[in-house]
Amino acid sequence: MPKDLSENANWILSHLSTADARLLQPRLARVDLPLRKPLEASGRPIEHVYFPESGIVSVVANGGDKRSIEVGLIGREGMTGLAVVMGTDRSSHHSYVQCAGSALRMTANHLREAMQESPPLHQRFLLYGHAFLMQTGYTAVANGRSKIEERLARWILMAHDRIDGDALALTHEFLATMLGVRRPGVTVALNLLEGAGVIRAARGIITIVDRKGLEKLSNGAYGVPEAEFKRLFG
Amino acid sequence: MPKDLSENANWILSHLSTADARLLQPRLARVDLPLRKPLEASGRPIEHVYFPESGIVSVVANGGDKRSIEVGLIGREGMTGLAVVMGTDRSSHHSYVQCAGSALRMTANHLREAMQESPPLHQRFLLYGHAFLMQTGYTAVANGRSKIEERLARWILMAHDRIDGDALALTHEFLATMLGVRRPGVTVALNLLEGAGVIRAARGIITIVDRKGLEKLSNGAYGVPEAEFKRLFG
DNA sequence: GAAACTTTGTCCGAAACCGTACTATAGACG
DNA sequence: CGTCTATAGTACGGTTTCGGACAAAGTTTC
Repeated sequence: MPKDLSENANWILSHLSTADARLLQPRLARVDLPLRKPLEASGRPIEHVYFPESGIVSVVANGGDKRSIEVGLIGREGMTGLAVVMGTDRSSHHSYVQCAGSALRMTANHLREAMQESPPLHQRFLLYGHAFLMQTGYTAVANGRSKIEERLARWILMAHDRIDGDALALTHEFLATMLGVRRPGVTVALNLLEGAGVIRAARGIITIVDRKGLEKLSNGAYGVPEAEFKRLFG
Repeated sequence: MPKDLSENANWILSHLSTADARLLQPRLARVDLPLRKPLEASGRPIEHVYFPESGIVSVVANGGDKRSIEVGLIGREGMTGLAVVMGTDRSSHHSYVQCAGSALRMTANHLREAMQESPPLHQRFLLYGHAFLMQTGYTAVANGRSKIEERLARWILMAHDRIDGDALALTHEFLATMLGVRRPGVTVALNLLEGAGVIRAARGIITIVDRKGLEKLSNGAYGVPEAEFKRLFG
């Protein structure tokens, strides 16, 4: 369906060998990613894997009652369905669309066939899997060691990396769920960041004004896995 | 060096096909895992991968100053060096021995050769990688949502899964570093667990008395990735 | 324009945890 | 046996976050 993968907005798809591109292209279909659409459900077989062209997907670990919390973000730099890449059909994480956009997708079975046919392709997906594992590890660090405003700064920066422009459409409630904190806690932290002049906040919209400043305010919570990603993918 | 992999204490090595076992066996050497020995360093190429037969390895994300925190535990159920399995030569995590023991190890290069020669072997390592990713995700959940005594209960249970017997040789200081909390916080939490009758604590030694009780006190922080592991490896 | 709804701002007391410092105890070692 | 050292227990004030409630402001609907 999609024309030329080498010019696709998704970073994994855009740097494939011509052979691998030919392998995937006929199996890929472009779909919308409407807000809150679930892409994977904990414990259920994964039907499709998605390569976002725009928008952001949240990966959430379901810790029972009200204990779920985000463990990773996926945008146009990556793909969903890592469990399939790792050789199983499901994971104990949920994935759903956090910021609307679009993606190319294929069935999990087609992905399995393609990986079997092309080890270099599998290798490329695995390399992204490594990057995602690093991201998850540093989410654990941030959750254990950083204050709300620092974690918020980290989240906003990670989201900023994955969108066009500087505006994020998000409510405090949503962010509170992602970070696993109280909603008023997010309100206060956002006001603090706005007071520092690094973002502007309107109803339902956060605008990044000063990226460097945000990084400073994240106090080290942002950066390590991003550097690792750059090392791996250039 | 090791005699018969099918009877090895390491769960990954003990269930290989005879072909895969033959492939690995000549490259494996048994080594001690002395307390605090570093097995991987952040940003440095991984030289050896280790398949623990006993003992526990901590994987730690290095969040700068005093911000490092444990993101995962590896024992006889798994292996170190996942970055190599994923196709790169290093990670931004540290790994070091938390409880002394022994392991079979091989060079990263030999591992790469073996994986190239036997896709099913690679597949098996990847499946463990998936399990480890789940573990890391739930570490992020625990760090964000659980109280110290709940995280401590989780840690003790995870360690208990990986040792023989019921005694752990650990100081409060060590546990505090792993969990990323104050040392007196660990003291208080341990006393709470001992008061509940689920452990006994002596100087430098924690003994598990009531596993079921510990699981209850972990308040949901323990169990999900362990169930996923059982599903994958039976 | 009024009503209904969503989102955001603010407040309260309480709980969890921190940083730091100091004391107590058990084991190692001379 | 007494000293030294690592480990563990305790205390105190201060910070962060919580849970819950409520009010203010923007948006949609009728």
